[in-house]
Amino acid sequence: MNIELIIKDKVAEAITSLYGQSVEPTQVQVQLTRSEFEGDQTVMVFPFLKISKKSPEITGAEIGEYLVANVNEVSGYNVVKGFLNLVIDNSYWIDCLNAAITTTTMTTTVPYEIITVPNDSYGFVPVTDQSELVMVEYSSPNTNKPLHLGHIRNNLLGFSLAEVMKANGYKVVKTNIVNDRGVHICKSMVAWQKFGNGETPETNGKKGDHLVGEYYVKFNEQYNSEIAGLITAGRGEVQAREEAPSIVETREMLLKWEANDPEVRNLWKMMNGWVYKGFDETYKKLGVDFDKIYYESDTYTIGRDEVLRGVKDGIFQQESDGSVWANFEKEGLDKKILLRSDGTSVYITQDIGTAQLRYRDYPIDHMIYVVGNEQIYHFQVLSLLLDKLGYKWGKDLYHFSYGMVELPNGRMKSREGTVVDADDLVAGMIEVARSVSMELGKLEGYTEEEKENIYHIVALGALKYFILKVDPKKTMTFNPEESIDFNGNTGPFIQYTYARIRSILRKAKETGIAIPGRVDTSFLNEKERNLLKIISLFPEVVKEAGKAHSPAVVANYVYDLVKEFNSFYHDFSILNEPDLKIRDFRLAVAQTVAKIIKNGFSLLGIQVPERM
RNA sequence: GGCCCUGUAGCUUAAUGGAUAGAGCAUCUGACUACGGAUCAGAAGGUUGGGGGUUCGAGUCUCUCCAGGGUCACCA
Repeated sequence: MNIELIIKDKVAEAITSLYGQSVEPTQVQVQLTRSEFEGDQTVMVFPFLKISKKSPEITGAEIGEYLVANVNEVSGYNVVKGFLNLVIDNSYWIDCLNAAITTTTMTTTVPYEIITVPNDSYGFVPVTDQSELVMVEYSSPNTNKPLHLGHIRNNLLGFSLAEVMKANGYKVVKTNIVNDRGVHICKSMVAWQKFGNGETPETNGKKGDHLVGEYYVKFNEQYNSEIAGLITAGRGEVQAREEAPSIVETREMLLKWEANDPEVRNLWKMMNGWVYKGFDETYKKLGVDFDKIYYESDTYTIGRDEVLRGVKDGIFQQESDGSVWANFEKEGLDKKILLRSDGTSVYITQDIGTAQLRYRDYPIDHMIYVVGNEQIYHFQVLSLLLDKLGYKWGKDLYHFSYGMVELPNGRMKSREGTVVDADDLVAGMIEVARSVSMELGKLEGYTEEEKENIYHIVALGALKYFILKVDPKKTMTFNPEESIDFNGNTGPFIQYTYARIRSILRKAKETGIAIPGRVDTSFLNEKERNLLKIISLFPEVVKEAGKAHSPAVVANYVYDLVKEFNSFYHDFSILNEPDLKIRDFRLAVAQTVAKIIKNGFSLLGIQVPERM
């Protein structure tokens, strides 16, 4: 049982026994004792002064006496101001370490020839038939341009969040809604027809999503020059935007598309096919995946039907021009358009259809949308819309919103060409990993394939860790150079620590030293004690990350652990330690730290290398 | 303008309402016949944007002002 819960329980018991008034264990505030004070766990006594009617010092001492006398795990106490610091018995910390490194099925009793039985699920709650199902939607790209840095934050957060929820005992379905239809797609199609000369990814070797993206850019160039021409010819800007031939053509194409025109549909299928192939490559490189993909082209009609049902039921209003609106002025929001006057769907319409289809496909208990914070308003509206349409889950949808990614020199702007392409970025990171590795010459003797694999692991580790360690809701600055720094609070630094520990363990094995699966010693110095405290925290950290929906909690924890371990590791010569009990204890600690790094990084979707 | 989010060291950032605001980068000082130095030990660097309030206690909650960003489309 977790030490914090034990203390809360027992403090409540102590107060009842000492002062005759009952207190809920949840009202007891417990935290880790700061390192400059003696003790391991600290209880706040301020809230109980009204009950005890005594000074903080006396109240703390009385509770402390009671705990030492009645709780096995508590071996001592001291009171500083209103803080009751409790000393936890070494046996508790040793038990924590054993829980992390062994399974209970261990049978051997020989202390120094034990085969390691790793507890790979340390900190993770198992998924059972009774587990609730969480659907996590993330990525959700448009098929008119390739993925960029913003999408990377989305994909990494979405994937990691799904892993964190799994570790918290939820069944998880990762899903992606591909915005494969609409005006923007038609723009690329129009441009390709006009300028393409029939080129395809097969004929020119370009990645499909990039090729389509180029035509989207070409469309905008053409469109803008047409607008400029019309303005020169004396039209107003608004009128020019409406009347430019390209946009007229695009609107016609969208109508044809919705009318299932075979020629338009074939073009659409072909170009989207290119894009999907390109996206798959990028997803694979990033190491993210999905259990179920929905396409807007399959869901928008369902959404439209739902909106029309809403009109029939009097929930929404249809204007004389045919457009349909929802009025949320009562809820403090604006009027929102649901269908255009020509009957076509807008963005939010398909979200209604997608939601309905998903709840039909899966017994969803919780729905999480990983979408940027510029769409907070959109999801408020969606929640209300679904609620009005009578879906009880409408109110419960959770919009996991995250901030934008900026560059050191400012925001990414497609107009200014400062967008960082996802594929270029990953390729660049791999290049840096390669050159740094070659300079250090640590990978000599490995095949080219092994080396490439390590460069990829390190490059992605750098990128992912840099992005995931930051609080998701904050706008973050991505510095490509700093992210791949191999020192400090970075992914590669943590990966390096893992590789070093694996190296120790390999060496131990080579020299015939068995790594203990279970330790039994009361020897603990301050550093070891600190490390064990951090190790014992991991399950709580995973739980907190699930509750806070934040991979950053895990990332920052792993870094703390690694920092503490490096200090420990540097001071002790583990394999040369003459006292076998101490040596084995330290080996067990090293092994456990490696395991937590591995488990923690798996929650972030980051791989750890055996060597680097 | 209405609503929402953010503001912490030169830079990137951490901190369930708790003790002296914690790291990394950069800067400076030390430690390499090294279980992997891609390391470690240490120094310096802060009025947590400003001001009021609640509280035994505020970076955190509240009000207000300032700065930055988002959003309020028959775009997605």
